[in-house]
Amino acid sequence: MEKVGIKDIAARANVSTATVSYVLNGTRNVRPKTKERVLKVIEELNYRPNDIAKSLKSNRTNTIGVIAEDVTVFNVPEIIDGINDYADRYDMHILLTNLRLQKRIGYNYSKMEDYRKYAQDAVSNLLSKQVEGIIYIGVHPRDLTGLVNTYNKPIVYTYCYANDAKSVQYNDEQASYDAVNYLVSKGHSRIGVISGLMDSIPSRLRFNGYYKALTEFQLPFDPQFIKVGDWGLDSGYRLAGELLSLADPPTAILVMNDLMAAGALRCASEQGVVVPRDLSIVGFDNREFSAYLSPSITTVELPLHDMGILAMKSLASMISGDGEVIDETPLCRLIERESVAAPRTAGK
Amino acid sequence: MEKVGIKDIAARANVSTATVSYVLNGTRNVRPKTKERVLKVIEELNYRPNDIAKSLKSNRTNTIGVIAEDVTVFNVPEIIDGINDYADRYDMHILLTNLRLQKRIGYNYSKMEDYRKYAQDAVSNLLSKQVEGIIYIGVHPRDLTGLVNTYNKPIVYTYCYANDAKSVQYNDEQASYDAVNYLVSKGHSRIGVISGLMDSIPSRLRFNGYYKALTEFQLPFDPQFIKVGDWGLDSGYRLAGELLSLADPPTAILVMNDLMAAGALRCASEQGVVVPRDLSIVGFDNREFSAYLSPSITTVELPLHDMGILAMKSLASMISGDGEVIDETPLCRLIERESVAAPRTAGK
DNA sequence: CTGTTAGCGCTTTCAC
DNA sequence: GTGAAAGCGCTAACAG
Repeated sequence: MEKVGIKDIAARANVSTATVSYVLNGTRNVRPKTKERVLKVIEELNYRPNDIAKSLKSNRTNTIGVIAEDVTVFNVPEIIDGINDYADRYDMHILLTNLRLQKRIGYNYSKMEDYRKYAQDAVSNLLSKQVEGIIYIGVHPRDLTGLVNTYNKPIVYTYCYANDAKSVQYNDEQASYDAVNYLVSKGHSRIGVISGLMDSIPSRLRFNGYYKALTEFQLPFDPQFIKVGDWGLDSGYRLAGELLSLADPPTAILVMNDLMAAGALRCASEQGVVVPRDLSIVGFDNREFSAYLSPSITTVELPLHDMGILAMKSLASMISGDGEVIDETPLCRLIERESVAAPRTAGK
Repeated sequence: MEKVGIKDIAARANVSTATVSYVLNGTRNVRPKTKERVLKVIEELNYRPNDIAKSLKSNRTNTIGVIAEDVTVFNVPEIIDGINDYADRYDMHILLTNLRLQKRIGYNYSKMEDYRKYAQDAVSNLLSKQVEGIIYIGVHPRDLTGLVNTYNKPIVYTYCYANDAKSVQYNDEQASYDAVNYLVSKGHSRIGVISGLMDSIPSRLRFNGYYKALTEFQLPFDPQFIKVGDWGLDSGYRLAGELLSLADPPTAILVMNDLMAAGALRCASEQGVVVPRDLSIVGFDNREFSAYLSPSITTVELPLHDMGILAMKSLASMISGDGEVIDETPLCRLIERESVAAPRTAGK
């Protein structure tokens, strides 16, 4: 009873293997009577097609490779979920490679050459497995041009990019602009910013959005209001302290991630500055904890699920060669929670 | 230059395809000179082996299927990471199926029949793809006996189980016992518990551990100290309130997840009960936010990575048929943070 | 409407 | 040390 193949079905049903194949795939009309007989035997013998053989012949695997730099990094699972969301609808399968970047080399960029090797190996393995395309999910937005060679197989990057390939990003500048806009709508005009490291693309983009909004709403631009953190909670704590100790401190702070926002919150709390009454705070990322702090943090949620969907959609169209170009840049969404209110001394 | 195969290499190097195969796999000795020539041509033509063809012939895919009920559920990515950790070392590849349970049917158990269909389809697809085994990752520990039929392919369950198959679990009872032990070592004797829903296996196991520790240390067992929550933050808040309003309230509470612990924390804070001075709290899960609350929560971390490793290890040994039986039940680890201290009125 | 058959790209036995 | 050739389980001409 082991390993029943199309041939066994054919023999038992007194038809040719071709006919079995036809009823299996509906590739051609088969007399109902014959079809029924074949189906019955398939049932009896509990036959399951062998996709490997099928793939060898048809040159299609319906499988794509997904390379995740690190599946345990907070934003990554939701992107994968988006990829699945789209892939499921088209019966595409996913061969997952987890580079385990964080655990293998941490943030030690001197090991970057090792890393390139891992990445290229992953691509090569996937290619050997005949994937029809690859999606590469980074751990944060940065330029990965030249990291790997896919030998003309389509690849799309997301949550990172490469200049010589398709990538799916989200609109960071707009998100920041919208956040400031929201603060302005609440009556704020003295708006500080705690940025992430300045060599980071999101930091730059978010700063652009902040600056653009300031300009557009004709708000005062005070260099003292601009603080550069390192994404860590402690830096948010420290920089919020600096902001608060200004002679004329901001009434609101745009903080470029929830971790630093949590630090800012803690600092405010310790200084007796009550959020949001005395100070409004907006974070970024919608990290899980941002909903559980007191006050909960109003924050910008990244469109991760959509990025996954779009990455898969782009890849699918590249694979099918239908020429359709997916060119959306999904928007972030502001999650209103408790850390923002009108400034105490409203108006300007 | 497209699609170079073993045949092209053979022709260009003036050898047979067999020889090419031999140098590729080191299956047989080849004269160094010949070998070198073949290797050179492989390089020149930039040949990449086709694993599909290889698999068809060899009947091995080096691929296992991983079915995750939901990759976005907080504990799941780390389990996957563990699977990768082990799989990488043995050059095993992973075909990932994400059932998207949460998003598809939520907690609507009336749709359970639909769910079984999804699960069985996932298994069938994976089987067609000729995976050598399957790892099934649940979203929480529960009995899944009879959910799917793998037609004798090995399957191992983790973060859930089935009575008729191998599963990798962690030691919940011990974790709870250890947590109480820890509280006792700090001087507590009046220890309350806020449990999760009582139809949940972890709730039962953790309660067992709690009860066992109480018994063993001859601590008072007061039914009033036992509260049953629903895993949500609000229930933790409410039940901590009930505990605190007792005539003689506990000095420490074992809370069966971090979410309810966060609720308990909030309740204490609002009542002016300062944690950990007036009340110690231990949570479960080591959720991300538990480190960022003030005070941060001392909590029990689940050995998710190990579970992934062990699941993969078990599956690998089932596949190889080496008869080795992996029978470890990894332990949880208590993460000491700020929410526990000696009781104010130390001693008994 | 159905059957025969030539491969898909590789591994491996058997022969030299 | 090397080559010829038989398949692995399927699909899709091509021929009836």
